[in-house]
Amino acid sequence: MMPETQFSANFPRECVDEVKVQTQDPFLKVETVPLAKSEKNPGDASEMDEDEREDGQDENGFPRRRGPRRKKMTKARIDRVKLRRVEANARERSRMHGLNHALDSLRKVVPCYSKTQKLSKIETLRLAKNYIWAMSEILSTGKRPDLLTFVQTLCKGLSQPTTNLVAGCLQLNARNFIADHNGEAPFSCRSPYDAVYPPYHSPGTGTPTGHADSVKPFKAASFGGVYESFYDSASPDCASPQFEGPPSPPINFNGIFSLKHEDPSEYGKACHYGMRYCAMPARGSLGHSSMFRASSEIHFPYDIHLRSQSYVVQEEFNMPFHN
DNA sequence: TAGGCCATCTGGTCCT
DNA sequence: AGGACCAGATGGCCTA
Repeated sequence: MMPETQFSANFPRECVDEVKVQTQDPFLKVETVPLAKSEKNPGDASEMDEDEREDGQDENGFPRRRGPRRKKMTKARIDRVKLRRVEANARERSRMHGLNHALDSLRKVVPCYSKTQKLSKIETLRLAKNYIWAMSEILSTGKRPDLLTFVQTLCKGLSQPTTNLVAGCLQLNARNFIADHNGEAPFSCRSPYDAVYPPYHSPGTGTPTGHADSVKPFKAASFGGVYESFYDSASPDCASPQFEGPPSPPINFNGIFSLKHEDPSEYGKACHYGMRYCAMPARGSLGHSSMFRASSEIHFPYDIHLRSQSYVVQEEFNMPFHN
């Protein structure tokens, strides 16, 4: 919803002068910034250009600026400056909308997505960073952290409300989590996976639409099952023979994550991003893991193409985080 | 009511 | 010249 006093992209150009008065009145600044007066306050530009003055001062008595001589502000030029400003505003709005759209996409792929309680921009970025960090740690160490550690990593640097939200999305006992998060009390669950309740029943345990040939259902329907299945396959000593098909992790190596709603046909366009794991030794169990499928033209673990496989499975993985 | 978040406008800078 | 990007300013909305 656009405020009445602001321009829209298709605002009639002949109305610019009138609206300029109604809006935030940027020309008020001009009085304290005399150097840019002719640009910012073209309406006041006198017919006599500063270059035509002979006393070495501008119309305000300031010494005339050096540099290229300013062009005369004719009526046509003034109109053109105004028009360009309006068009620039529209582009800027469009650009910011694009940025917001990208942020919305990011919100959908980080844990804790809620349509009703959106994460703020800054919290979305922080959570995404933590998520990437957590996943990178898992991949680089090959070890599975307990759920609490995982959540704590996700919540580092997040505000208390967002921490609560993430904990809530993870269906943790928020009190236990937050106490421990602050280092004041130990986490008391029997098992970190037991902290998740009620069990998550994946709607995708049947046949994922459009990916039935490449994606197999998770062996467990609960979130713990999803979580564990990920680790079972990612862990060097837990390669499960039960998983022969992808499910792939919620990680896309062509930029780490795939977008849930991104057109799969677009995936190939991003394939030039190869996630480099130079510090990670090649682990056979990872290399033939059901969770990771390297394309034939690449050399695991340095380049992996997973987009089409991670597309659906990541959605399932993240489902418990979302509401 | 203060503070957080957000959308928008704006001018400056850089690049093509 | 014009577009993209950026950061500062401003005002509106919402919530504790």
